[in-house]
Amino acid sequence: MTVTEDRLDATFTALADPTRRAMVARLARADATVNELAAPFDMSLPAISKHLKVLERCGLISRTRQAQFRPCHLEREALDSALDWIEQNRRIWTQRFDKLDAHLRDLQRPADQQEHPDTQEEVIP
Amino acid sequence: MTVTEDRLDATFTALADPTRRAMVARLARADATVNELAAPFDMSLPAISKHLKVLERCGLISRTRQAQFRPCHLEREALDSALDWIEQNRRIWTQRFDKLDAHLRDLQRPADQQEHPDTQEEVIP
DNA sequence: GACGTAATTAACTTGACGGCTAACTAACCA
DNA sequence: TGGTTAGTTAGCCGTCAAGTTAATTACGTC
Repeated sequence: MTVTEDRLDATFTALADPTRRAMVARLARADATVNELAAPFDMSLPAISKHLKVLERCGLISRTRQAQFRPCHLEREALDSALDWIEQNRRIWTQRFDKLDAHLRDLQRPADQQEHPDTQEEVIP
Repeated sequence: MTVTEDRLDATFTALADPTRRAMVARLARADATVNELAAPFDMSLPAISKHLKVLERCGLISRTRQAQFRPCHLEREALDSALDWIEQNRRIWTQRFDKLDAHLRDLQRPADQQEHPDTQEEVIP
């Protein structure tokens, strides 16, 4: 639980920076070396290196070694975890209003056709 | 562009904190007042107030006024923006490997059945 | 009007984050 | 061996985020 929590913390923190999001977007299309990733940015290489470390620590990317290059690779799992969290809570939110809608539709029908004509449901969202 | 960027920055930053994620999860189920939201946490009310301000500034929640209470309401849009960003990049990532798979399948077929028997596609992910 | 409750604002401390330069390691090349 | 390219580490600095306590605003009740 807390492990997952901390991982989510780190993942959302990583995604909160526009430089890192651009890196992720770049890596979604193809693996890239550090210098390739750095090219679009007006920023020192050490700064880039730090950003990559942030992405690596939360599992968003992995790095291998090919001669003097360290190609970066986007990993699916961490991205999925973040996606799942948002999706789940959005689903819960949506269901709440689906229920409300159903209730309102229910109220518009004649009483003898209503599914729960007597129950006082808590439907205020 | 930059507006959307900044909004995404703020949204992911908001979601990066476990206290705020818990608040969002709570608000997905039902609207709540500040004190209700504060209850689960061993934290001063001003700290809670600050967290809510962070959630409000990125549009994740809105607050109305009912007598001396300020009920908080989860808004769908900001949540969707974050979801969309991740989904899109995950899709791009996935397509890359789908193409690779298709290419590999293609290679296994006899040459005269292949779709692009001559082209040298760049398929290394 | 006085008091209690809901919530925010103000002022402050602490620690993490994002950037820099300088110095270093690692691999290739000639 | 010496030089070049790729990338990281170390150390510094300014800013901002997250928490605290104390004071303040806003509303309802007696």
